[in-house]
Amino acid sequence: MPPDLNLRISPRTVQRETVDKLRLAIFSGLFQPGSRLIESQLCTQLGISRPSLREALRSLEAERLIEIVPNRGPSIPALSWEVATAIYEVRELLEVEAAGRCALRISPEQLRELEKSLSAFEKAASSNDSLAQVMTAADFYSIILANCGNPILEEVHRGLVARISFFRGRSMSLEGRAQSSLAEMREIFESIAAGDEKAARKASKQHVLRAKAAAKISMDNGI
Amino acid sequence: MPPDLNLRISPRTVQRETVDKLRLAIFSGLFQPGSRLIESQLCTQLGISRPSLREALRSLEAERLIEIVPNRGPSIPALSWEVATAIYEVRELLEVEAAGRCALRISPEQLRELEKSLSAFEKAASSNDSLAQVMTAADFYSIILANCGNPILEEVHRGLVARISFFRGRSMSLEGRAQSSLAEMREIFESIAAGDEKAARKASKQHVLRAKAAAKISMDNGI
DNA sequence: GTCAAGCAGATTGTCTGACATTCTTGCAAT
DNA sequence: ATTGCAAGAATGTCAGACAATCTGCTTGAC
Repeated sequence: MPPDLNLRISPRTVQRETVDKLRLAIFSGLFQPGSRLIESQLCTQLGISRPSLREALRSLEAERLIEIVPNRGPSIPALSWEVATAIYEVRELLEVEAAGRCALRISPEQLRELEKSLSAFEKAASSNDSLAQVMTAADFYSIILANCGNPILEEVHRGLVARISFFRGRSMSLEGRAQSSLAEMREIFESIAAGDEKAARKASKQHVLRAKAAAKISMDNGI
Repeated sequence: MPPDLNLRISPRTVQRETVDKLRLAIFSGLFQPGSRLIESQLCTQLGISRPSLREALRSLEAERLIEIVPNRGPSIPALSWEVATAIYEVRELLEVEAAGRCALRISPEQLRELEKSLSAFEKAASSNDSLAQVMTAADFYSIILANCGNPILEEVHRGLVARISFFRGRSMSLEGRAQSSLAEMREIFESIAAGDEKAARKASKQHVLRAKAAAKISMDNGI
């Protein structure tokens, strides 16, 4: 048997398209936290039927990107600082582990990719487009997580980061946050490039802690 | 205003009932890994309509308890040892952290609950009911995770453990596994009761590693 | 004027039925 | 035995319907 060409690309279904569209809409902050989503409105806006929409909503509910209260319908959860803290703590746990492992096993090609994504963030950081900053930063982590050798670590991390996308956008717009974030990410990159596990862990931990602190500030300002 | 009695219990909807029923069915090993689920069959078996069923299936898909391939429908994923390893590794990361935190902050009442659940497992361990063993063991962890002070840690852990329920059932039936598992859990309990964070972490790590080894054996036997 | 009760509209939860598209399987032909 | 095709099965998606529930506003009582 030839080594599984795996050419079967999975067809895009309405359900999946819808999940992707809504997820992106949530990331971009299109919906106010706490606001309710009306099924009929979304159906007409997306041009799909209610059953398809409801399936998409159930997926997002399971991802904790929306909440669905029986007889009240879907809404964007208002993230409390308590929960946000908990997410940052677990994110730290996972990201530190991933960075450490990544430093030991990343391939030269992937290292170049990582460098490229760092450059992309550098460019975004000097602009004022905070959405671009969040997106390029996400690419950077994503490469690290993809090269840590543990797909589950990657999967769980992605799920958690998705849930704090709200804060990430806001704190990136903080005075000087993008620049210091860049410095932290560069240090992570250098450690990984040097294959220094301990340094990578340390830099990664530092980065998450600072991101959390920035999120706290932006939250206190924001309300 | 009285301190929010929160008496509003959320109504049981068909969708949620169905998710619970199917989840339980999967845990009990009612479906063969790799086997496909036929929507129309499930509908008649559960006495519900196809839209409701499909919503439930989307929830389970997002929990990674089933897979849905477009145009092929839902099936029980066959867990590879590679993925199982990854899950055990992340589980270790989370569970060790939780046990350590739990040792520092658990309340006397909750500690009694933990002791009770340990006794429950002890009883189950001396029987041959491996489902009861898995269930009572799950209660034990569940109390630890509920008292680690981080609801996200708890949530993520629950999701991961759900995905390896298949192995847990099989490895519990292994000769002597229930008894050694009991010994390990007792050590975790003692460490937590003593408020010894380091010991709790160590015992917890040991426990996950042994569980993983047992799962490996049962898997190699099983195929 | 404030508060409670109640009614009308809006929204969700669920079902039935339908149909095109895509897999799967068994049979026929080479 | 392998290939190709056709019938059947299963899924993806939609439209429409109706009861149960929630929401907001009006009305009425104090």
